[in-house]
Amino acid sequence: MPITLKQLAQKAEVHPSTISRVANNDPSLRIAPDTRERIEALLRETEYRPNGVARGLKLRQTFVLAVVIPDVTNPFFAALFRGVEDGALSRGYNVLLCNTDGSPDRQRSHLQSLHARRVDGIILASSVLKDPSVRWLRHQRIPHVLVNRFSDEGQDTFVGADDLLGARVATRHLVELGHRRIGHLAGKLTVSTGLMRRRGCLEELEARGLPIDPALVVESGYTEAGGAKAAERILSLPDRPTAIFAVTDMTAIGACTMARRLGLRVPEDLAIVGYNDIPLASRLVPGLTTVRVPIHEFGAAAARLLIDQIVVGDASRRRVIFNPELVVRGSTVAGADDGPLRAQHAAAFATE
Amino acid sequence: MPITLKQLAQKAEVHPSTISRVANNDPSLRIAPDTRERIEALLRETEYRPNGVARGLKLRQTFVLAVVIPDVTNPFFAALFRGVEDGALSRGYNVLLCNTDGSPDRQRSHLQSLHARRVDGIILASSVLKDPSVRWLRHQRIPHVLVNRFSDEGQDTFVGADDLLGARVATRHLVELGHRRIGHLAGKLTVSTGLMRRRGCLEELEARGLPIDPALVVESGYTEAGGAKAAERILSLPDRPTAIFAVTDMTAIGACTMARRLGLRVPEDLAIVGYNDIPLASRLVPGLTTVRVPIHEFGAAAARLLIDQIVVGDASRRRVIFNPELVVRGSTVAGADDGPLRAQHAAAFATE
DNA sequence: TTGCGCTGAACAAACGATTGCTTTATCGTA
DNA sequence: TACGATAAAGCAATCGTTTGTTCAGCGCAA
Repeated sequence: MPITLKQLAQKAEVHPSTISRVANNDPSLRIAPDTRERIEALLRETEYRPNGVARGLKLRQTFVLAVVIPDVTNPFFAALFRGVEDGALSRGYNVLLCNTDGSPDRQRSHLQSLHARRVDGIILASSVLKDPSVRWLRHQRIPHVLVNRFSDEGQDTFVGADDLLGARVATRHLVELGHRRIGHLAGKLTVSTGLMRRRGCLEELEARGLPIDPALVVESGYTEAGGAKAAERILSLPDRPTAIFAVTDMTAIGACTMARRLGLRVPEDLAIVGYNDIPLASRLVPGLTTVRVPIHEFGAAAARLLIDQIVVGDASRRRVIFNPELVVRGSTVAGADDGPLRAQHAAAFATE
Repeated sequence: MPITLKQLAQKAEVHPSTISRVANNDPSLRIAPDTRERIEALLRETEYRPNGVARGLKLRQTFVLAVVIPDVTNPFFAALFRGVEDGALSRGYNVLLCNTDGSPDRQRSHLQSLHARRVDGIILASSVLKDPSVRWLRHQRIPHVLVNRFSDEGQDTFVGADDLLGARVATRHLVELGHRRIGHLAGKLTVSTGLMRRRGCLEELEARGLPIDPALVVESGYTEAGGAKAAERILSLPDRPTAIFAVTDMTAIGACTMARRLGLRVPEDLAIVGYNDIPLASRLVPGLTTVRVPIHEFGAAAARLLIDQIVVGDASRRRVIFNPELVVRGSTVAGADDGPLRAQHAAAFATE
């Protein structure tokens, strides 16, 4: 068992509180230089580290954050987590990771357990619109930040990208390539990303004077399998689209696979655009045209906002919105892959 | 602030300990049926959850585990983490995640911080041979399990695959395809996976009566960039190999990219085998032939072993070794990709 | 009536650290 | 000589639970 303050106090023949004051550099009380030195030496040689649990009880602060996401094996969320950890570590926080697999029940039970553990704050990337769990967080006054997806507009501190704009840029790209029948795999309309990207897509079509065919807009969920299934539906239509904008890269990948199974060539017969620019997107053949968002930055910014919220103790809602950026690859423009791929490898070498 | 035992006690006009006994179903003391019922009703309506920090202090157990890995954005470690979480959650544990980026210093500092937080146990997937951090864990008697990589043979509870066998199988595959000059990207020889897979590779070559050219065996590290760099070295030799066995899939991917940059076709000019079968491996074009290990199972088994170690309190070392399995794809056999890919998609549909 | 056994619940001591408030020296000064 | 200021360190309460021990009250038998 690690050494305690009381044991140290016995060794040094002083009161535990004195040790605590030296260890914490307590400015409210001065310590005689010689005892201070004696105690500091003792602290060093015993490698004393205060019991974090006891400390947490007394200080009512655990220096633990939690990240709640659907699934860390999805590269998007893995990158997000790294951002959070990188942002939190320098401020002395460790980070718990909870996967919900998209289940509201699992999310709720995770949140309750985290609350019972008295984590200092929660970063939630799995919320749906009007999420009861999010309202519960607000009601319990648990410091929290929503990432990527918001729940009730403007009610919580939020970090994300401008999904409306990103969807418009993606759709515009397809329109400018000459596509007139454009399908959309819309995720879920109970999720802000699904709703906003769909809205952006439709707005852009309308702005360009293109007709909107409701049959070409289908909910797909966010999994690869969901994307494939949804793509199958709209690609089996008598008048199938020549392009698809998918709500995420994973959904787009499902669509790509399905297109191939149906004997369609990408991009010649079907152009596909994804969203997020996960690492996998540039690896596919052809590369996936997509909307890049700064995933790692999402996490780091969320951690910063959360910790600010914790230390200041205010519940003022803040919003950090990044600008998305179109990345053109071979899934929309044949031959577009060469340039970017080379550049990427050069960068990889440079960092080693 | 959440309600405390003391506040509940006031409401119910009983002593806090009585509430605690009801909440915990304490068998050591019997409670009158009517008070029990009264208190249980109160517990339900206030949604009382004991303060985990206070509980942790008193019980000397936090129900928190930690996973220490190089980088969760590496799909191998993301899958590993999921395994751990899935194994731990059902037993009431939450899991902290720490990324080391392969730095021994970061690893050490994480470990110390975790110890100060009194996590109940640590799963370490980033250890090197003769790792001082691992010895420190042993010395502090911190329950721990090493995963995938071991440190000092047999000294710690370990979950992994038979790397020697896996490497032999991979090498045998190349030999049976007729390759006689086989290169090996060996990771790092300070890491058990690097050492064992290299040994397996060389043993198999020797068993098959093939000459071993030391110039064809180079340390590559475990990154994609490292794999590319190492591949460049052996592919620039006057008498270059016709096949490469890489210590991991990521390393193999780097080698693939480098091969293409050097104008070599895979598999016609250069066959490549990786290790682990990360999800990405089946997505590449051509698909990557690799040695599959049950990554998720690694994590789940590690969590089980760790929790057993914690609850029983014994430090008996156990070893769980899974059998690796060769997966043949297009990076060694032209045209091998069709079958497996179709099968995979069928499975994906089935699960939705 | 005294005393014993039993039930049901209160008491109190931890767990290990933090921190406002005393207390004890020590010294300077009136 | 005495008194107050000040420096240095001890005291003790507290954070919220858990749990071994004690205690009050009651019924019953001697």
